[in-house]
Amino acid sequence: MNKYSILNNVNQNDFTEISLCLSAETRSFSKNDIIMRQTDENDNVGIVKKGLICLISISEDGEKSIIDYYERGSIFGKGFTPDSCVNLHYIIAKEDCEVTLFSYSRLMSCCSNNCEKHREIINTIIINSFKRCQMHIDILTGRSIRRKLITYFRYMKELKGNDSFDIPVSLSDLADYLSVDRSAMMREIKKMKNENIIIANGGRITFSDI
Amino acid sequence: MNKYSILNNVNQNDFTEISLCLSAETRSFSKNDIIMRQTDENDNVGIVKKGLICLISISEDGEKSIIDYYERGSIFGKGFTPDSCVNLHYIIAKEDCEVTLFSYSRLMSCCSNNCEKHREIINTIIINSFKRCQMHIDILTGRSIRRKLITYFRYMKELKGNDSFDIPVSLSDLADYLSVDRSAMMREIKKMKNENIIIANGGRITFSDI
DNA sequence: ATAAAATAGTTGCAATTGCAACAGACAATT
DNA sequence: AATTGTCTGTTGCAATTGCAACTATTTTAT
Repeated sequence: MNKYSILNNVNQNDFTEISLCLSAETRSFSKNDIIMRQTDENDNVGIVKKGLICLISISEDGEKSIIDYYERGSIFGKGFTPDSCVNLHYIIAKEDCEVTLFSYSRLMSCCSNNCEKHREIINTIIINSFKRCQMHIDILTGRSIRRKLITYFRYMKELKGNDSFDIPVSLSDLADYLSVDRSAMMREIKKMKNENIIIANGGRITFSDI
Repeated sequence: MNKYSILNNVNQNDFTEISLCLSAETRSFSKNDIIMRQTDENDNVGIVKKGLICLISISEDGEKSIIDYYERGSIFGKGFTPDSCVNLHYIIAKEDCEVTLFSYSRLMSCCSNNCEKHREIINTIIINSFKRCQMHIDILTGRSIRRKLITYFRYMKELKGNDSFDIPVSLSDLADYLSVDRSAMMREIKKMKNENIIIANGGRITFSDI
């Protein structure tokens, strides 16, 4: 759970109320299931109740990137996924998951009726998604693998509120999130360990940052 | 003007109405003026009426990146700028500009009063900004300079609705937007010209794409 | 009108990164 | 229990990219 979590920023009663209003449906997915495809006709969005989900992008030369990953409380799906794009996008379950699904357009229009709470929730959702997107840009603009790692680690520190944290995804997937070669990233992590910039045990990182 | 322009997607009367409601103020800036700093106390946002504006980021090792650029109709400022970040952000005028300024929080709360139009406008604004953000990620995840250029050119084609288009910023600034070295980018553009993938005359590009 | 600054374009060389190909550890499947 | 697959960790080598340095051209400022 992190500060971008809807389940953190919206109280449980409001969440239940809006779920009913939107006739939301909770579904389970197994590890490696494709939850959504770009070509899907529906405009579903989902909130992660349990598990880990990734939005991945495949370029025409087959390079995979992770555009974002979603932990408990994150929202994903149509409207939160690039549409006019050059690359193919999929949302896949990295672990067995539980997801609350509902319609994006209903989420966005429901609130024209009468319910002020829903507007607040929509704002929270969109702003949070936007901030996460900007965080990713901040990371990707780093000109070297080391800079990308450091920027990522700084954000993780802030998100988790601690110098020590677990990277939520595998190191392979982290490389795809940073858009760099995995082995080159491992090499850089090793260097940073040797220079005492970080302590790293697999995906457990301690970054004191000067 | 592009498809993300507010001045395209919202009619002039509504825009005037909401401007009054928000006591918006129109100001001019000269080329190279810093329009906003991250450290500014106010929560101003602006809509570009005339000119070109860039959101730039400076990392601790002095690397400059362009996070986004804003042409007529684009919205920028607090709420559309990374806040919790590692890098310093500035909004600067790349040309002499005219900008309509108003408060972000007033924009976001004004509509709790009574006006449904405003709610639509807010949605349009946020969704458009979000889509642009996602476009940038789509570009930055490219693993080579060529892939970044091709992805950027594809988006430009779609945005401008034409195989031929002018890059809105200088080639120097494009390199900063793609987060690559300028001379390396020039080298790659030259190669792509030689391979007849693009026609390039300075910032005028023709990209037929297969 | 002239000087200064910014942009475009180029290139050699060095550093970084990506690629390929491993091995070992761990998890999942049959 | 054995096998398959995924993830971590490593390394040599090649390709790409960044850096520095320079010229030419255009734009801006004095």
